[in-house]
Amino acid sequence: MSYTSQAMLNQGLFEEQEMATQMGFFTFPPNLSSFPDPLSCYQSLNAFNIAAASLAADAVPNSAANLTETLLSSASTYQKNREDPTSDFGELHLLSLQRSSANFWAWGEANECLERKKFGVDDHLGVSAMKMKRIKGRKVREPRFCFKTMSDVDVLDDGYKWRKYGQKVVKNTQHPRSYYRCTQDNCRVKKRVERLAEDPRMVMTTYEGRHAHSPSHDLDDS
DNA sequence: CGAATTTGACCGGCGC
DNA sequence: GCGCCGGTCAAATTCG
Repeated sequence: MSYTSQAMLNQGLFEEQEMATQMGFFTFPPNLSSFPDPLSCYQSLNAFNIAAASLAADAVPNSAANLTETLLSSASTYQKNREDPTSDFGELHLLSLQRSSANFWAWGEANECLERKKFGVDDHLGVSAMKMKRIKGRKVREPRFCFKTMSDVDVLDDGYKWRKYGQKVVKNTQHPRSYYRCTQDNCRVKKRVERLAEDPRMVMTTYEGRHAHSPSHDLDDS
């Protein structure tokens, strides 16, 4: 049984109006299609997240060209699929980020949209809306990436070290949401973990920001 | 005893 | 402007 995992990315720091055109769909690494176990899936996703994060032009100008090319080509593929009525991707333009005057999570929309397309339940991926920041008076967003995974463990090992800094129960959920920050200095990446109310076997993991370092180096290098 | 977690307070954005 | 709600802070507490 084959399935398609998709992730939608954004470039992180860009103006709101440009968001729609700069977003694209990336088909997920093929090795995920076997979906061997939640952990390796999780790690692959996280690695992907890092690649996505590096798309921010202001973060890595050196490699931006290559990554931008990838992004644009994916966006073009997405566009084609969208115009093709037989394509499964046709209506997967989810996340009306343009009208995101609100500072809220859109993964509700993402889930809704994905489930409407009748994807499997184990391998959903989606990207949420992002919190707005103001830089030079312009509204920009931090890159975020979220997905859900079938797992008994709430916090899966992704090669980074995390310190918990908060926990909150959110409305209409019976499971608390946990907030973590990357322990590395000068790295402001955050992640949150939440067990889904509709299916407690699943864990939603969200990353926000870009790591300023490589994973699994708990000791400082050079 | 220092580090990590817990947990209620605090705060700012958004809707009414 | 006020209150709700989600996110963060930080003091207390637990952990190793």
